[in-house]
Amino acid sequence: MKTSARKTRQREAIREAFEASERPLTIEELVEAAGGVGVATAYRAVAALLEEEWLEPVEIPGEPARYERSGKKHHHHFSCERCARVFDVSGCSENVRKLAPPRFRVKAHAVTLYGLCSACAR
Amino acid sequence: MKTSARKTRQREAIREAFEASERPLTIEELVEAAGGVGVATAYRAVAALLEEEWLEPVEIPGEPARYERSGKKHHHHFSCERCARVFDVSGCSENVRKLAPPRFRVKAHAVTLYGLCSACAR
DNA sequence: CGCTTATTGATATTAGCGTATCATTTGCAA
DNA sequence: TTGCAAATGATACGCTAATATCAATAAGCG
Repeated sequence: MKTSARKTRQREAIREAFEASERPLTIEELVEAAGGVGVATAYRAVAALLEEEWLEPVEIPGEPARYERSGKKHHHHFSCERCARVFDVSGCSENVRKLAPPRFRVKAHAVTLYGLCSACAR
Repeated sequence: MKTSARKTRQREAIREAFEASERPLTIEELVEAAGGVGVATAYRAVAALLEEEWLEPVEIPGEPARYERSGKKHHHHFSCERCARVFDVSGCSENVRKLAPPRFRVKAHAVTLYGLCSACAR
C-alpha cells in the first residue's frame, strides 16, 4: 500500500499563506503568516511543496531561504535593506544571458535589486 | 601611539594570490592559493583588505563568501554548478535598475548567471 | 466508533561559516 | 642583538539555518 498524504489544518494554513502572499516568505514569516504552526511542520510542508513543484526557492545571499508559488511569469527580486522583506519585480532584460563568455553554458540567471521599498523609501 | 601594520610573508602571499587570480576566491581557495596560511590569518587579512577597500565581497546564495580586487569595471558573476568556481562576466544591461516598481529606490543590483563554465561544458 | 498510522511540535542535534582565544613566532626599531 | 608588540595558527567557541528525534495528537478508513 502507498502512504497517502493527510489533509491537516496546518498544511491548509501554509498553502493559504503562500497564496495570500504576493511576496516570497521565509520559514519564519511563514510560521507567522500561517498562525502558529511549528517550525518543524513548516520546514516539512515546504519541503513537500518544493518536491511537487508547487513552490520555488528564492535565495538572497546572507539571508534565510524564501519560497513562493511556482509557475509565475519570469521575474526577479528586490530586497529591502530596511524592512528586510523581499518583493517580486516583474520583467527582465532577457539579454543578461548574453553576458556570459564564449563556451559558457548559461542554464539560469538571477537578478537581485537592493535598496529601499516604497514603504521604507520616504 | 598608533599601531603599525607589519609586512609578513603571509600577507604578501595573500595579496599576490588575489592579484594573480582573475576570479573571486573563497577563504578556502585563498588558503590554498596563498600556499598554506592559517585560516584565521586568511580571515583577518581579508577583513583588513575589505576595510581598506582593496577587496570587495562577492556573495552567491548558499555558498561561502568570495572576495576580489575592488575597483574593477562594473561586472557580474557566473557560478559553475560543476566545478563550483565563480567567474567574472563583463558588462551589464544597466537598465535592470528600471525593473523596480515605482517609488522603490534601487541602490545596488547583482546579476548572477548559473550553468557550466567553458572547461566543464564539454 | 475505534484503530492504525501519518502528522505535529518541542527540542536536541547537526552543519557550515566565521570569530575569539592564547601560546608561540616574528617583524622591526632602538 | 635585544625586546616587545604585532602577527600567526591550531583550535575552541558562537551563531544561524535546517534536520532528526520521539512522545503526543489526530486524520480518515472500515
